[in-house]
Amino acid sequence: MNHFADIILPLPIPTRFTYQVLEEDAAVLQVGMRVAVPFGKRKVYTGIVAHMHHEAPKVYKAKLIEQMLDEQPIVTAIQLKFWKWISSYYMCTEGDVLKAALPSAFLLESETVVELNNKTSVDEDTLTDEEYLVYEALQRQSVIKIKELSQLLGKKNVLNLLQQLVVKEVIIVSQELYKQYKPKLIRYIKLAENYENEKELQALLENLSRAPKQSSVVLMWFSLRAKSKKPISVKQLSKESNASASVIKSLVDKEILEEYYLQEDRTDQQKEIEKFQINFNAYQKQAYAEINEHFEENKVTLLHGITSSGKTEIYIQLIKDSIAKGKQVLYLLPEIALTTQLISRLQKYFGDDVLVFHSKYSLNERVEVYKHILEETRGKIVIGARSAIFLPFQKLGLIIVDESHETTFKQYDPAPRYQARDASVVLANLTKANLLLGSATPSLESYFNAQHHKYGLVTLDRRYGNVLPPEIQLVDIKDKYKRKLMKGHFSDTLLAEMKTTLSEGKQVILFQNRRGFSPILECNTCGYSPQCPNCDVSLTYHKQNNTLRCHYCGYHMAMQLQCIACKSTEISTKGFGTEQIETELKSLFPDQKIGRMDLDTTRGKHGYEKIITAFDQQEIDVLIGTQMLSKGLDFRNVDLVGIMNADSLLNFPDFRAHERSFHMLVQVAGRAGRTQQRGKVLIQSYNPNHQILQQVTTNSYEEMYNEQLQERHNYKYPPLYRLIKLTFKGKDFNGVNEASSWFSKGLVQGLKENVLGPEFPPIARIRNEYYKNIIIKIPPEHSISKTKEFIEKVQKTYDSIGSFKKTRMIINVDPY
DNA sequence: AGCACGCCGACT
DNA sequence: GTCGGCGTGCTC
Repeated sequence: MNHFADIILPLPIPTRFTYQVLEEDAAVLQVGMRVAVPFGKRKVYTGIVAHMHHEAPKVYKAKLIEQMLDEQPIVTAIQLKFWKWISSYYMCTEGDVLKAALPSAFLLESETVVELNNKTSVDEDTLTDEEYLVYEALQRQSVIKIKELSQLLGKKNVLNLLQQLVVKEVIIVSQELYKQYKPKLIRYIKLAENYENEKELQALLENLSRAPKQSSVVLMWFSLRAKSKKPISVKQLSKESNASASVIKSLVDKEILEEYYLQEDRTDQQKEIEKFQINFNAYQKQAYAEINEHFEENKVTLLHGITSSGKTEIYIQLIKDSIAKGKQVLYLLPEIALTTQLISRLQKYFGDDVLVFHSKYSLNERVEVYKHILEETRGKIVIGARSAIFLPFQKLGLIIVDESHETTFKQYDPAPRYQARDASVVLANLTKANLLLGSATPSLESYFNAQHHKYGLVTLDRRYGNVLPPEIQLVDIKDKYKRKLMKGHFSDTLLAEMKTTLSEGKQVILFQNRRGFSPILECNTCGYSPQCPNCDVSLTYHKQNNTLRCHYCGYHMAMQLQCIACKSTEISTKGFGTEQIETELKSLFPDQKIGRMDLDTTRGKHGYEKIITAFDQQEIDVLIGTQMLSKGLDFRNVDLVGIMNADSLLNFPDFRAHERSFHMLVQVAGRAGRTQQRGKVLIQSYNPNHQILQQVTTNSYEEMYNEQLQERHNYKYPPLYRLIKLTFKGKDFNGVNEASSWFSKGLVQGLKENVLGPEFPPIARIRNEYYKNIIIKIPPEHSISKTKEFIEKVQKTYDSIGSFKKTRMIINVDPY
């Protein structure tokens, strides 16, 4: 009987591909395994077996699977179902999901490599200059990749040249599958076997008496050996004996010492576990019981608990319960919050059962985490960012989505543009796990679902240990400017509070939602401000390296001393960012240590941690930061939080701007006074009467919710209406216009007034590409899947029109 | 997404 | 006349 397998390939092509399976392979091959398959004329891709059957394809001859790459499936049946759901809900291909779901080290890809054809001798005179270059390079290096060759020759198209060389029988071209995952090997040292007996050893030490360095290394090896039975690594030996690598090397060369390698698990932490007992207060006890009631009914539950109300203790208890039942736990957090205290706290309780998974981990680390979960060797608890929902859980019992209002749970680019919080609901369904969404300020969507009894709702509105919520005060800076009470961007009120707080030895956090020094440089004579040549934005001034930078494409130029347009030297700055606050602060408080936390200061794997630790240990008195500060950080000694300017948040051109401002302000305010003393929050604004600011001061989530929901209702926005955004993008301005207009006309035929645009976004050009958006609003009574089907129908016609090829269309379901 | 095939301008 | 530019279409 003939066997066939439908394969998902990591490509943005909407179909699966059918390959033939050899009779002898059919018994071993299973759904969920990786296979290497030939694709097109020369490529080989890694794909996943999604389905096996006996129906030969009718219109083409299926190719054979080249190689099976696994002995056991690495993708579970549940994952395949989940991928299918993601691809259909978020309107992308299964290949897109595959790429996001598997650590890229799992996906070997073929690469064309060039080797010398050793069978024939080469007459160098028959070669052109470029051909000779390739030939010469191959003398030095036995295999060369195509990419390296095009770099070497400094041109794009090297295939023709290689073709010539193949004809001349100088080289052979082949496909190399390269394996990306490498286990981490540690080099260890042991004494060569023949020195094990006493006599030989004596002779050896005498022998080495004229090489004191070497003999001390050997002695050190013995003393380390005596201390513990653990293998001794080269690194350790070199450090302890203070000997260089060359000393050890010469001992190895003399065959006195032997090297050997052991594989190390990158996920090892080796932390001590603490015995713990959770002591709930009455409110937590109540909330815990309510959550379990909802879980009994298999309901998704929203935990609305204000900052410092002790949500984490409840999570920990639920995790403990779940593990006791032999289940796995997934704890999702926004990316930013991941490097913080929470992980070490959980590790303290659960030790090696905790695995961490997020994008700053290396490819190899991610493979190891994936395998641990698949094989259930480790990782009963996984803490991860949104992509952790793709891990191969076999028996998931509980998913916690912490800070669930965070918009970073939505992937923006590339596809799949999924919302991890929403996808979790489906994942929980597929795995029969319970799902808890936690937040101090739930998103309107989640709260809406809770109000309509789709989700269970549990509220915690008391701070743990009865700490009072911080006192929030609004400062009218319009009035302060009028009365000349401002020093730079600081009002007298804020300065006075800062002085008091600092004199008490407490710390201060200042929040400014904009990095850089001051966004815009403007000429006082002609009004010109320098623009990015690739994007439709003004350049931002960064004082640190005295440059003007574009935050969209990374373009930068030296700071100009005179106006580029009129040569005037009268240049002033408009607006302000974290850097400028830092500068002002340094002159206002010369004796205090000031730290800054934004994208520019937190680059690298340990960027955040360094600053957070420094602040935690009170090496920094005043910390200035962007929105990063609002993410689940817990500082004990902060008494004052200052928001430099709330207006820039509120005036953002987006229907969620008000909701988002509320989240952010409440979250930032929550950083103040987390211990006994009551904290204080000062919000500077030109418009202190704004309803959102009033609601923040009085902590009126309900009021905010009702008011915002009314607005969403009036203007037809989520959670009542659903949105799908189509983005058209291309280098040709007219092409983008024509393509988007055509598409919009096509949509209007079926969706009528629910199609908006096409319209240019606020920044219509980025990296020399033009953008135009169409928004589709889906009324509550309409079917979402029917609407998507219709969009796909229009898209099919669109794709068949050649002149639209140069414009790319991106679909974003539930955009943020 | 790649990559090959195919059609037009700037060079020997 | 060829080389190499990129527009078009296919990949099991």
